[in-house]
Amino acid sequence: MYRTHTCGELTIADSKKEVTVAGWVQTVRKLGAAITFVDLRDRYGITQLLFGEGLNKQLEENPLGREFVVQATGIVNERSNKNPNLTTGEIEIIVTSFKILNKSAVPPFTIQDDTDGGDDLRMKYRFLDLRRNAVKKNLELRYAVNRAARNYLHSHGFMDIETPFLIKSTPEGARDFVVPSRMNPGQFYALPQSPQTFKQLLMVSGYDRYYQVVKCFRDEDLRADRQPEFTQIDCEMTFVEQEDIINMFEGMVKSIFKEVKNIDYSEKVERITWEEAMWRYGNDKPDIRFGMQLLNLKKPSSVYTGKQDQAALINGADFKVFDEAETVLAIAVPGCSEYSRKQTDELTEWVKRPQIGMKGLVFIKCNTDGTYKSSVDKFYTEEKLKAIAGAAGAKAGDLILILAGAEERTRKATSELRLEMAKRLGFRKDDEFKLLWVLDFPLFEYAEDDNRWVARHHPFTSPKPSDIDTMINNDPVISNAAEYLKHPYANIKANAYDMVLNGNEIGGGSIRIYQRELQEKMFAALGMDKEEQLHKFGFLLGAFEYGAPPHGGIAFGFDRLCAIMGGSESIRDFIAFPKNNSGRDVMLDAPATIDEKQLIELNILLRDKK
RNA sequence: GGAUCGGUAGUUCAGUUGGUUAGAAUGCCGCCCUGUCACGGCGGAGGUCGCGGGUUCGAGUCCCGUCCGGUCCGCCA
Repeated sequence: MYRTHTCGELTIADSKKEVTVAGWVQTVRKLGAAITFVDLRDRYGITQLLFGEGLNKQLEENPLGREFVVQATGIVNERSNKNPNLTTGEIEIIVTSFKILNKSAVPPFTIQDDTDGGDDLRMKYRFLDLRRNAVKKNLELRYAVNRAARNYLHSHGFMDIETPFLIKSTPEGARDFVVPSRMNPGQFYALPQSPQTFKQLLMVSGYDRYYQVVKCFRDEDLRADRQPEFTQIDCEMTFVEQEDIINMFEGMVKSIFKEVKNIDYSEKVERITWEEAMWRYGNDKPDIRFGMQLLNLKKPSSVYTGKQDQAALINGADFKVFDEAETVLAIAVPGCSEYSRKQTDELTEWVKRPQIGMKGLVFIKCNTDGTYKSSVDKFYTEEKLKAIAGAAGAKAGDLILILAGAEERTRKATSELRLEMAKRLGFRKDDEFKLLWVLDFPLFEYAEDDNRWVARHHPFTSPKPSDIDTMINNDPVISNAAEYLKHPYANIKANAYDMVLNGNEIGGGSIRIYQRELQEKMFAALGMDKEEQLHKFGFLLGAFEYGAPPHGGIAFGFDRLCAIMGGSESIRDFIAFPKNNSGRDVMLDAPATIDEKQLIELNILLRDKK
C-alpha cells in the first residue's frame, strides 16, 4: 500500500496515529544538522513532514529535491508552531521512514500559486503547470460545472446520447476540420462544428430530451476565449416553444450557480430584444452590470428613450463632423469630469487605434460646479451642452464621450468604449454575475460579397410563427442590392435566443424548422439549389417527411461558462491541454508533418504552399 | 489576411542619448543554521541579448527581413 492518507486530510484528531503519505516535494527547509521540514504535496493538499535526527544519515545519502516523489511513514503530531494558512497546518508527520519513489529534474519554473513561469513555458510543460493550485482549482471548477449541469439535466429527464465525430463536411458557417479516409481514397470526413443535425434527428426519433457535453471543432482563428476544439453543453427538446426552452435552461444555469458557487440567482433573468440591445448597448451581448447606455444623438427613437427628438441638440451648429456623420453616439461616464488633457488625449488615441478605427473623440465635461466644458465649445453653447448632457442622463461629475461616423462602425466603437471605460472604472467585477436573454434576432443577414442572405444563427432556425408566411410567400432573391433592407426577408425575426453572462454569449439556440417545405425555402434563401440541398442535407429533409415533431434547443459554451464563473477572460486555464494562439499544442508540438508512408496510404499528394 | 506589444541568466524582468567587464530578483550548487512554513545567513556558478543582414569607430539599444509568443480586427452559420 502506497498510502493510508492523502496530504490534505490529516487533522489534530489523527494525532499519534501512524500514517503513510505519498506525494511530491514542494519545499525542503533544512534547519541545521538535526531538523528538516519537507512540504509534501498531492492533489488534496500539503502536509508537513518532520525529519528528525535519526534520519540525518539517510537524508544525506538520499537528498530530496523539488518535485521528487516521496513516500513517508510516521506519527501524526500536533505542531508546536501552527500554520493557519494550511488546512493541515495544525499537524505534522514525524517521519520514521521514507522512500524516494522517483527523482525529479529541476523543474523549469516554480510549482507555486504565483509561479515564475510565463505562459509559453507553462504550456510546454503543461503536466507541471497542472500541478499548480491555480490551474487545479480551475479544472475542479470545470468538473463541478459539468456535474451540476448533468445533475440538472438528468433530473429533468434528459438523456445523454453520443453522436459521431467523423461526419460530412457541410461548409455553411465555420471552416471544417477535415480527416482523410484511408478506405475511401480521395474522400474526407469532417469533424462536427456542433452535433446540430444529429440532435434534430434524435428528436425525429422520439428521444424528446437529449443532452451531451460534447467536443466541437471549428477551423477558425483563435482568441483568448476561442479554441479550435471546445466543449458545448448541447441540448434539444421536443414539443417546446421558446418560453419552454428559456424556462428550462434559465433553471439549469441558476442551478449551476447554486451548486458550484452557492449563489442564489433568484431574480428572473432579464430579457431584451436584439433590436433594443443594439440600440441601448450597440452590442448583441451587452454587459448589463452597469449603465452607460448609448444615446443616439442623430437618429433618436422615442420607442427606447421615451424622450424627445435629440437630433435638434446637435443640428444647426455648423459642426461638420456631427452634421455629416451617419450616426452620433454618446455615453455618460460616471465621475470622470476631472479627466486631464493627458487622459482625454489618451482616450482619443484609444478610439483611433486600428481595431476601433474612429477618427476622433468628442467629450463634454459635466463639472461638479454645474458648468460644462467640451472639446466642441466653438460650436455648442453651454445651454446646448447641458441639453445633450441631460439627454444622455449625465450627472454633475460625469464625462460624456461622443463618437461620430458610419453607423455600424460607430455603434461597435461606442460599445467597445463603453466596455473599456467600465473596465477601467472597475464596473466589471469578476465576482458579480448578471444573466440576460437576448431575443428576436433577425433570421437573415445580408452578405454583401455574394449579394445573398445568410442565416444569422444557423439554417435550421425557424422564423417567428408570425413571419412564416412572409418567408414562404416571398422570393428571397435580392434584386436591388442597395436596398436590401427593404426586402421582406430583412425584417423576418428568428425564433432564437441567446443567453448572455456579463457581456459574453454563453449559450444560444432556437426553435427549429421541422417541415420540409420551410427548410427547403430556408436553404433556397441561402442560395442553395435543390441539388446542393439534397447533397448536403438530404438526410435531414428526408427525415422531416417521417413525422418530425416540433422541437428546439440550445447549446452552451462550456469552456467559456467555466472561465467566466472562475473570473477569467481566457478559457485556456480551464482546459487541461489547450492550444496556443496559432492552434498549436506546444507540448506535443502538434500539428506536425506525417510520414510519406501515411500519405501514400491516404492517397494524399501534398502541394507547395502558395 | 491585417494591427499591435513582447523575445536579455534555468525563470520573471531592468538595461538611460548607441560607448568600459550586460544587472536585479528568484531558481540552482556549496557551507552554516534545532521550529521552519515565501525560513534565514554567507559564498558560487550561470548570457550566441530569438535568428539573419545592414548603418556605425562602436549595436542588447537604430534600420530591414525573418521566426516564436501574447492581445485584438477580419473570420468564428
